[in-house]
Amino acid sequence: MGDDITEGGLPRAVAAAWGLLETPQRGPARGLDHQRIAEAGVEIADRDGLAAVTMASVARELGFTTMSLYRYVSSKDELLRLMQNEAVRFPDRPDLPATWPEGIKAWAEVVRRAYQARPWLMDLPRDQAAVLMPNTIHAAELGLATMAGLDLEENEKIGIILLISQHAMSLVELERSLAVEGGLSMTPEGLEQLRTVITAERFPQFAALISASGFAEDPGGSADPAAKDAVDSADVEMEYTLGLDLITAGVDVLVARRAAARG
Amino acid sequence: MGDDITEGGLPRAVAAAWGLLETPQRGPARGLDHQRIAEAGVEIADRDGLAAVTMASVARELGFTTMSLYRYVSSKDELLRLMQNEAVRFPDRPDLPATWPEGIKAWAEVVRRAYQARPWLMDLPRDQAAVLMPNTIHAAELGLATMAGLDLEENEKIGIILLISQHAMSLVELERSLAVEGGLSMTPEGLEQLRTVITAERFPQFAALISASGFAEDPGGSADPAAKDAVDSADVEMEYTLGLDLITAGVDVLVARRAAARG
DNA sequence: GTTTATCTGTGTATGCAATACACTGAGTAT
DNA sequence: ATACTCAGTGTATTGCATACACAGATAAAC
Repeated sequence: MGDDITEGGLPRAVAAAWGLLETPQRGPARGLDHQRIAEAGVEIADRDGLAAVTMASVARELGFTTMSLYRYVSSKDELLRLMQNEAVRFPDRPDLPATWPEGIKAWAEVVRRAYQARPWLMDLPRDQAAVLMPNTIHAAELGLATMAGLDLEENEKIGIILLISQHAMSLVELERSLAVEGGLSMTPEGLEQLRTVITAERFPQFAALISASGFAEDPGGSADPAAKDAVDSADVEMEYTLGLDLITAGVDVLVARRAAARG
Repeated sequence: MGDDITEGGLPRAVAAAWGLLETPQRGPARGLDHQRIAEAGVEIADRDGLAAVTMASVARELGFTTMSLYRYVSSKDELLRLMQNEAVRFPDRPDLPATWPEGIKAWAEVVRRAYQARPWLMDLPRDQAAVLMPNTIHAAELGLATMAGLDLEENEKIGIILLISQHAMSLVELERSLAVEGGLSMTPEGLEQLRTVITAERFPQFAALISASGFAEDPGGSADPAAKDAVDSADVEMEYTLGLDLITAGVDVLVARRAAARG
């Protein structure tokens, strides 16, 4: 029936995205294709959020009935996978610096912007097939290209790509938490309540953090909410840059160690 | 009504987990509490998977009716948040080495094992409130403690914690992809199909990877499936260690640079 | 001690979303 | 021509979250 895996062993969404699914020959011409369906889904998610993406809404967007979509995708899950691939499309030739580490940092920035532009990407079910999708491969390819000059194993480079993209995503996630009301940016009362339970005795390390940052500044203090938000935002930026710097510095150390070992 | 946010401005799950929700005084005694509900949910997720966690199944597990849960949690989402907190419980005193970088690596290992033990944690909706939950704070506290000797800003340490835990999670995720049929471990036919589209011309960097690793070794080659799986597994282990090493090396560089600057 | 407001647990009902199934008519291969 | 097959549709089912209103219990107010 609506099996999720091709006879070839590939997840259906992967095969579809690569154009590996043979199209039927006998019947009437098809009115849709995977591409248009994925685009419609992305459009709805961009406009109204991921929750608004239903089989019915996507079909309506395309002027077809709900069930017609099942001629193309075997489940909503497959639709979401196709949307993911569609949504992470990189510029074909993004003009990244060819030098290390500028190249990889620029690459990271593109990844980061992709998540910023479509936060719903982070709400998609974690997909074991995502790494095989065309645009994921393409993005990785571009990242690898910025490391062409580095004397590392290929799978080490892959590891670095993975680490960096993961980092970019998690910082966008954090950024978003700060922006949402009820997330980390809460009312003074909320902070006050937390301070009663996150005490210096129970969390000694955190005590330092609390006094160092504006995490729970004196209640009724002089800082207005706008200023607090600005601080938070700068913090995220700092964390992002820090992580990137740590990773690239680590890579430099690794490369140098290898070179020294080789003599 | 079923608002997700307390009057105090805290997400309800956060307030509940910290015991900040005042319990009603008037009526009959309550038969349940947040703790037991969260535990029941975790038990079901462990046993039958996250999809099996429904308001009905959790209630049944506790011997109550579905609707009774709504006296304690305002939505399923809140239940999931409580489950997350319950599931990431660290040992109270995990006996981590007090030295750098052994301490943080041991900490990372604990985080990693937590995800390995409960893969469904990675399928939970990304939660902006997770960072405020008691057990998250506790885990971070322990991580920070391993860095007590490092001369870094507190929020820099937080950034490192974030980076490392994220890394651990993503590698468990990758590990899981390899294990699942239809994920990355596919049939020879699947690999063969992919090789027809991931060509050296379109993806020059990947070409090197393909020849270097067993990603798409000669079809009908000598390697049996078991051997291939072993390679994949070792690869993940390598990626995990690599990422950790990169980060710690980067931190060392940062610390050294600071020390030098201070003279 | 009675009264009253409040709270618990429950049963019922609603609405939404995914999706199985069977049908109609269109088009292609033989 | 004819038979096979496939596209798009309508209908029906199912699972699940959750709104709502009720009955009995209980602590606070008088």
